[in-house]
Amino acid sequence: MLEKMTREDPLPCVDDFTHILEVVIPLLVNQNVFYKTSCVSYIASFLVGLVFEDRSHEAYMFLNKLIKHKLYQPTTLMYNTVIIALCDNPDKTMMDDALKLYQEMVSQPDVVTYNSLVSGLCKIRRWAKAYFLLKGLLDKDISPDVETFNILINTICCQGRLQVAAHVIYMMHQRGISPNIATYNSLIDAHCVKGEMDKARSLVNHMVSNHHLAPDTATYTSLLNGYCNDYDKMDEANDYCKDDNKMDDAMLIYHEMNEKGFKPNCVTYNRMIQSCFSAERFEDAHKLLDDVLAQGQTLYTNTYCDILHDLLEKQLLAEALSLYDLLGEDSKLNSDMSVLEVLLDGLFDCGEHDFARELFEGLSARGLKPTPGIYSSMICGFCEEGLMNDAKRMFLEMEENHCWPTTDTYNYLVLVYLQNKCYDDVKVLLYKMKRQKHYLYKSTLSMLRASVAAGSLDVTLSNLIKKLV
DNA sequence: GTAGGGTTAG
Repeated sequence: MLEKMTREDPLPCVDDFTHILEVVIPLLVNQNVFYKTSCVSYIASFLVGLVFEDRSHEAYMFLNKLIKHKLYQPTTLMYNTVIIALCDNPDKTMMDDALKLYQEMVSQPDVVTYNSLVSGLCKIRRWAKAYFLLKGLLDKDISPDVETFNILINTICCQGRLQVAAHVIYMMHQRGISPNIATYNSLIDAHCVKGEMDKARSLVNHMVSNHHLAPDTATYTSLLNGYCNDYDKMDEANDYCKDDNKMDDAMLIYHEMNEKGFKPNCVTYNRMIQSCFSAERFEDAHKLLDDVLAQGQTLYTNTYCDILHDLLEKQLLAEALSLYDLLGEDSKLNSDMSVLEVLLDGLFDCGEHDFARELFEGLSARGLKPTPGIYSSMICGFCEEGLMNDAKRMFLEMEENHCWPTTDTYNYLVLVYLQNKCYDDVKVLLYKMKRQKHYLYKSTLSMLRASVAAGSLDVTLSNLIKKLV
């Protein structure tokens, strides 16, 4: 049987466990010393094999059977193998299995057992239980190691309690345990999230000079996010003049990490590019974008929409269009309806309704079918330019293409038609609304009632209006 | 000698 189990062979399935449990294990247990030793390694490697094949639950079942049938008293190593596997998977039931295993352990849990359980619990945010276990570790006089502290510090940092984290660092120091890069990264990240960039930078310096630890991708990523966040926050604070130095800092970090062979990930690239466009640092934005495209990646749709919206809102038409051209008309991004919607809205905002019309009319040639959102952008755009005939034509085309207007569009049109004294059109709209089971918003309703009261709308419409509430 | 360790942000 032992010979049969080579690394290349797949492990037996659950049904075959019976044979191993009832025949192989008792055989090994009852043999001489040599076989007893191989029994330990047999079970241990069997468990490792199951875990390696992503069959952690089976490993758990197997270990349980060994215990329940009193076939073999598992060692701490065996328990840890299974507990680690169960905790790695941030799944509630698996975590419960791990805890159950721990509670019923017949051997002494060690620091590995505790670290796995605590980190698993922190991942599913069961802080209280994690704390309780950590306390148990100290009570049982098991020495915590760097990893124990890292789990603790990371958890505390995620909650933003940096004072507490500093205290834990002190405790760590008292026990003669040196922080590693993961310890520092947790702290640096937490400061960056809070926008405390000076503190983050001084931690980086401290880490380099006192512990000879070099910043890694995670360190740089935290710094980049921190500077971009900092920059974006200024927008929320409605500062009339944004401080571009923040983006200078971000770009310096970016160059430094590039020199060391690190690259930001997709999320960070997107964020940086958006901040650069927002800071009107177009050269930097394009440099970053080229980098992303060279990696075979592209912008997130949401980021792209935000950038286009921002540029067009600032009337930076040329920049928006050069970005659109760079990504290519046939690209997936430029064929996305939410992108096109933003673009159309922006073009109208910039007074470029001919351009918007051209873009819209080119859609079918590109094999793209306008959505209700696209139509409503066109309709709103035309209305705002006072091009009522174009708006009405667009509305009809929308219906002909079986693209049904939303309640929003209907309400919007009713208001615009009222403002433009197109009373016959209002009447038609109201009938359509009733047929398609749409309703009137409060604001639309009061405008309609006012028009009826003023005599501009037929009193006979009152009944219909009532039904649309 | 045997195990784990570094998350996540659109």
